[in-house]
Amino acid sequence: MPELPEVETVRRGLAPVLEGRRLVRVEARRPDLRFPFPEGFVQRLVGARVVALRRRAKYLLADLDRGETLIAHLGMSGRFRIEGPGPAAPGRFHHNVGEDPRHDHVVLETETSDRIVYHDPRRFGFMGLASTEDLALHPWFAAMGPEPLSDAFGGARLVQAFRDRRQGPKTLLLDQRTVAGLGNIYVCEALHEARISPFRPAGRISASRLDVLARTVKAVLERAITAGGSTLRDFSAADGALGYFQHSFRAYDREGAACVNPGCGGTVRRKVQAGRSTFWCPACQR
DNA sequence: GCTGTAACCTGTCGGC
DNA sequence: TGCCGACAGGTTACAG
Repeated sequence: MPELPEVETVRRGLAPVLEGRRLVRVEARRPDLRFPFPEGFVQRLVGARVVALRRRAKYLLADLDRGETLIAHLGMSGRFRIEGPGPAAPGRFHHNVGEDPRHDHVVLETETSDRIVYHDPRRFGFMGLASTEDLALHPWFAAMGPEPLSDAFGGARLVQAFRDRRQGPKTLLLDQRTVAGLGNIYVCEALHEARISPFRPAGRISASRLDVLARTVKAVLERAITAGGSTLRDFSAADGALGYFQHSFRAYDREGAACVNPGCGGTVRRKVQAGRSTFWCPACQR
């Protein structure tokens, strides 16, 4: 899926066409995505005005003027596409080349005739509606860790979360309870840049190295957001623009390539860890 | 707790 | 060209 930088890129693309706008027509073309749509999904959205479009971890949150929030998660292959009201409106796409319309599952139409289309071939994404006031108590968020780019996340948080844990930092950073929003790419990247082995028992990594790791996580995410996220197979911003952070990968998807850490000279390797591909350099990641 | 595995679903790519 | 297996940015459940 899009990880945090990709979701943030999508949020920034959708905000101008959603914030302050009323939804005049909503279409759910099937009864479910990964989970069934909530009871009365379409009716609860039609007529509501979007007050703000926020992001929490990898979730998009559209606060409505009725006290509810539309929650959207893109799963692995979800994307939003904006179709403007006029033909060939600048920066707006009526069709993305090669996109199968059978995978257009949800359409939100605003009072200004912008159509926001949710497209998701694999349907690992999901949507829900919940009380805005109690959002933090919702099961999807209740156990979630801090935002990695917030002051609540730093070395101290990692020291606390890793204490006495024998699992590797890779697994623990992917656990959204530790810190929320990281996925496979950016965890591999941050560990590589911080020169920490994905396999080292987390409880045995010094506090000073965890401080470096936390700062590296923030730096990697910020660079990726600036680059507009990473475009692999099926991610693009809502306006169809492609991210280009994938050109900056240091470890992810670079099996067999030379390690780029200064003075290393090692080779990036790939290993399946907890069912996910881990890319790391055995020479310099300790 | 921890680990590994599988499931959800579709598309793509490489090998033969 | 066609078939088959491996793999993909996530999350969740389950068995041991």
